[in-house]
Amino acid sequence: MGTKERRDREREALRGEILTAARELFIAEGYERVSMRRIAERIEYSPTTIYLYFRDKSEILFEICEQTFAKLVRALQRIERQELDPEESLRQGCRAYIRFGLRNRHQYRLTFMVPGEAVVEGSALEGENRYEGSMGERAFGLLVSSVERCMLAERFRKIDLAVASQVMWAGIHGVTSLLITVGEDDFPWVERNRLIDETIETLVRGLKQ
Amino acid sequence: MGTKERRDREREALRGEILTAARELFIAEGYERVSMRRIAERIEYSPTTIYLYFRDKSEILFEICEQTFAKLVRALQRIERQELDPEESLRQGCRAYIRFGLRNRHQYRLTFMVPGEAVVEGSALEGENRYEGSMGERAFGLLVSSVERCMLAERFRKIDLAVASQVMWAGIHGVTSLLITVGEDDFPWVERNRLIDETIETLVRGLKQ
DNA sequence: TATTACGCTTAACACTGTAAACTTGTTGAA
DNA sequence: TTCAACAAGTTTACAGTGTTAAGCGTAATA
Repeated sequence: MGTKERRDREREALRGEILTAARELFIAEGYERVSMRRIAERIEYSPTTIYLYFRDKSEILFEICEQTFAKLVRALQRIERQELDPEESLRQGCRAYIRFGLRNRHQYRLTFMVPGEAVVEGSALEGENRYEGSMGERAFGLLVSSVERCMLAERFRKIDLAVASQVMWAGIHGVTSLLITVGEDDFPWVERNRLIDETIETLVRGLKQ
Repeated sequence: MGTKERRDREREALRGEILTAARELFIAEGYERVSMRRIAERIEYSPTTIYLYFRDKSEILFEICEQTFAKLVRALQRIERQELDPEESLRQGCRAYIRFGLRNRHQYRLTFMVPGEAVVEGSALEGENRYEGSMGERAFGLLVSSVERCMLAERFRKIDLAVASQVMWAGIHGVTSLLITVGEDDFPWVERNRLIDETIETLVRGLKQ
């Protein structure tokens, strides 16, 4: 009979439409400034229809961020597969991470620059450990193994793997988030790529010897 | 006659009350979650009274942040006055900065982790370059001169002063902001002080040679 | 004492996210 | 063919937001 199948497809289709509409709006104007009513208007449904597909606003956001971070994971995996010199591989991974953050500033901001409670507060995702099993976790996992390869090749000084990875993350997150937050008009930045390269260079050198 | 003087004093007093009430609430619950009505309730005035003293909500925030960052500036000046070894002085300044950010997480977040437009959007401060002449600028200035002293003492490799300072800032901002955003429940952090020290160490080493 | 100015409040506007109740259309069984 | 069940979507409503405009009472001035 297949009527159930057709209905499921239709359901999935509308769900997808909501996600696309929301993503476009979020990217253009940022999560906080986009209302459920605006999303609904764009897909030509009533606002409450969205609640038949998502528990609340933050669930839409979460799903969009997961989709986006899946792209970062793929980019990092591509670099891993090239089997470059471990140090060079780490550098390239870092560059990819930063580039990713700057290209997807809204998603990056909402995943790593807003305290969990602030987005999720009172929402259905509350207390739900948004990290475990997420694309963010997988991306960090790839960073860890890249650092590990540097350590196995004896390129880095004797330092705990977890510590080194977290230092590395802090560093690249630092440039990324600062460049997202503080505009060129507000601060006399040096040339962007120079800052990025020199940050990566400093971090790698700092772990060396 | 002095009635004008008395009235000015009273005005200043109420303005101060608003600031204190707002600060306490912001620190306890975060800017976005505190409403003008709640601030008003606390000082036992009607919500609209606040608008006779501040242009809008974001102006209250701005003033509180300035007051807070003034404390950071003082802390950094205290370190500068100790005339330690330049490298050690830089390390201590970084530690002070990170500690400050973690102690004043809300103010730190709103100054450096939220894109200008997001807080200021449509507000009176729009397009008003919140950085120039701010306490944030002065704090960064102190970081620059600390890095400069390291370079004059020939401790650092040949690198542009602005670049080195911005790399340094990115690094310490990275730990600070990550620790603010990503809670211990969401991510398997290593021991906090170890991460902080090792980040500073890595950055300083990375600029050396 | 009459008038002006100040300080504050009330009422209202245009929004927000979301829950409950209701309508409509479709499906499968009696 | 009739009827009940179910699904999908809409209407209405609630409790809240930042902010503006108009009004009111009191205190200072002429």
